[in-house]
Amino acid sequence: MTSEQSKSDISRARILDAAAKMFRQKGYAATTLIEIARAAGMQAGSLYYHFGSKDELLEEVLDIGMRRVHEAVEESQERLPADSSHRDRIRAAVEAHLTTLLKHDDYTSANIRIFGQVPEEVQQHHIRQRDAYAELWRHIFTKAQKSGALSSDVNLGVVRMLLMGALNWSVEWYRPGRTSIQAIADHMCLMLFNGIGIEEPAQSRENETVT
Amino acid sequence: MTSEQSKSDISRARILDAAAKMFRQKGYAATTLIEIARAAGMQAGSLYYHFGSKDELLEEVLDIGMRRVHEAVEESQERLPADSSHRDRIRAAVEAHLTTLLKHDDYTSANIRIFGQVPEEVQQHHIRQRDAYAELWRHIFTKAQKSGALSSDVNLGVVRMLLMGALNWSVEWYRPGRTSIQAIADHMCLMLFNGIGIEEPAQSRENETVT
DNA sequence: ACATGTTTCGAACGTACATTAGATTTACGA
DNA sequence: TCGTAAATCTAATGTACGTTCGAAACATGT
Repeated sequence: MTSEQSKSDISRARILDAAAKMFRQKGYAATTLIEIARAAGMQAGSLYYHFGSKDELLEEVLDIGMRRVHEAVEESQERLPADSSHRDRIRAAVEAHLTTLLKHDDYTSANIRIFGQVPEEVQQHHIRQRDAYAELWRHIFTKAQKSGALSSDVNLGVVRMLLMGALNWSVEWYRPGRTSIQAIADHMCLMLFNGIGIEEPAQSRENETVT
Repeated sequence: MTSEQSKSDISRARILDAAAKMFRQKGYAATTLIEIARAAGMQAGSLYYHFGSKDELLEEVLDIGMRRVHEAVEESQERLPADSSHRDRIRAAVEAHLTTLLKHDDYTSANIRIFGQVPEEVQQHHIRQRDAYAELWRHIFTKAQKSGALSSDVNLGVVRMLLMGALNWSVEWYRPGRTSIQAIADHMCLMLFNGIGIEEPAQSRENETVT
């Protein structure tokens, strides 16, 4: 164990990378240890030197994914000037979340894509972690609303879930090269803060026929 | 075959219902034919009287799910008065999509949840159908933008994907009883058209007491 | 060069699953 | 009541997969 990175650490990382990538692509159940091992350059049996089971490997992938996006958003807030506006804070959080999701990070996108279909027992082990991340967002939004930057009539919980959905769903359609991540974040913030509807001054009521 | 519904049809429907429900819950690969059969009140082998393979069963579930939401949104548009505003048209589409997703329909939510992790060959068979649905939305949005109801500066494609994401993600968090489907649709439309940011005319900086 | 610990291999095991096919039961018209 | 077709059952088959374990290969300090 001379170098900083032992051989074991390197292999472990390769296995995790491969697992995250394939879990994201095909889901957990459909991904075989044989595939993961091949992608990591070894035999299936060798995985057990590093991980106790397929489930354990899954749990580590999920954990890393959630930790990364959590840390990214947290740091985005800490990096802001202390007197930043609430809009800027939310914008920074949106950018951090989206960038983590779409830039290299198979771990976070794997977590988002497969979590709902993972064995229930595994889900239980990660609920606390997910709640903590949700709490981070709740905090940002609540502060913004209390200070008057966000409308006080809206159900912030619903807004937050809609926002997270809009962002998370990007893993299903985003492909590098077409639209930039920044452009997506900008559109999201524009919608969130201002909407994209045009007020028609002549016909100021938009509420005939409510069905 | 006396009645309108032959026994075969009834069994077939029960199998499909069970399959949609479990695919939605656990994903495709993790769902076994034994479970589906049990939920449908029969033995695994009996499924093959109705379906040629597990894949074939999957494809029918996916097809039904997409067809239902497509028809729902289409009918929502046809039901509107001919002179309806573009906002009302979009609002009706949002409500139709969301209601289909969250009200009883395991087929549509199964489609949305598992499509990205289904065997690639199966995906190919449904791309056309998905494109057709996307086209329906694109049409609604394009008309609205051209007529001036939506800002002309925005990338409508991005907005549409963000919107679909916000709606689709609701299958991951919505639980009947808490927030009504209508409330979710209302919040979505509010965000889309007006946003929830507050303009602060007097004090254009909204940055006291941060942290 | 040797010895010891680390990492990977390779083959084998057990199991769970999709699928098949013949036997059995059910429904129903004659 | 009987006969036939529809629908389901039951048991068997093959296979793919997660997992195990002892042997082999590799690395490293002495």
